[in-house]
Amino acid sequence: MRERLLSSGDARDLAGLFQVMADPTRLRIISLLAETELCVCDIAAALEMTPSAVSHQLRVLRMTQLVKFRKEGRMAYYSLDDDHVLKLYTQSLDHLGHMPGGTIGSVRKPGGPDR
Amino acid sequence: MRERLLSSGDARDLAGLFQVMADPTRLRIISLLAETELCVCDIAAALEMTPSAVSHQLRVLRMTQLVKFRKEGRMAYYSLDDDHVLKLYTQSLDHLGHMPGGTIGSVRKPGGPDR
DNA sequence: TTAATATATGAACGTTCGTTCAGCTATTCA
DNA sequence: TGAATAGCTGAACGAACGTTCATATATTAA
Repeated sequence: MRERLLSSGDARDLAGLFQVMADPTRLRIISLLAETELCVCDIAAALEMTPSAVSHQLRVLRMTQLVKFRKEGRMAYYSLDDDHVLKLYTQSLDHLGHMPGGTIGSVRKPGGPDR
Repeated sequence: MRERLLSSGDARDLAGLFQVMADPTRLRIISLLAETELCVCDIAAALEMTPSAVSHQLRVLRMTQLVKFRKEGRMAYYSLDDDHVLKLYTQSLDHLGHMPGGTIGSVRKPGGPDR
């Protein structure tokens, strides 16, 4: 147990990482890019969203170095930047799987830990 | 690579988990509880925050089953609920360590991946 | 019972966030 | 050149979030 109280700065940085992951659209994009490299229009089509909305989210993922991209003609192909992202993503999926009935963010069973 | 496009529901649930982790105060609380069980007032003192503010955040962590607590007299002792939380936390710390200069959420080096 | 302590809770304020909409740049094809 | 395509960006609106403040509950001590 080597952990100690996080400094305010480190806590802010770490919160920034989780904040980027804390959006359904961005998580679905990551789930797509976990399989293969994709262009914006394919992602937009898969998510049934406008290319604009997807592009905004890709910008966030790009700025925080969770995804990288390469340009080929007028297309931009996106992929995960490194496998830390993938690890964090798959680990969180495991966590969700261990939650009884998927209790996070949705309706919880009565008589739970609160109240 | 067994991952596929996340459903809207799963993405929402997963985003909920990350959202809970995406707050500096809650992360600092987790960093404290990674060491030992603590009461609200000790956490408040360690973070130099009001017990009220801490209690609000503990409620969020409690509702999402990231921490558990036991009551002893008028004190409430909190601890991490299971080690999935700790794993996710330590893994994210690793990720931050691998970022050049802690680029997430803070000032980034010029000429980076954006723009 | 009264006072003090430890924690929990509800309302509200200011801030942050994700989407939509409109407009922009860059590239390709005729 | 002009039109069409792929993607990017800024403004703005509504929703969600974290803190503060005041108050409420529960436990202990006098």
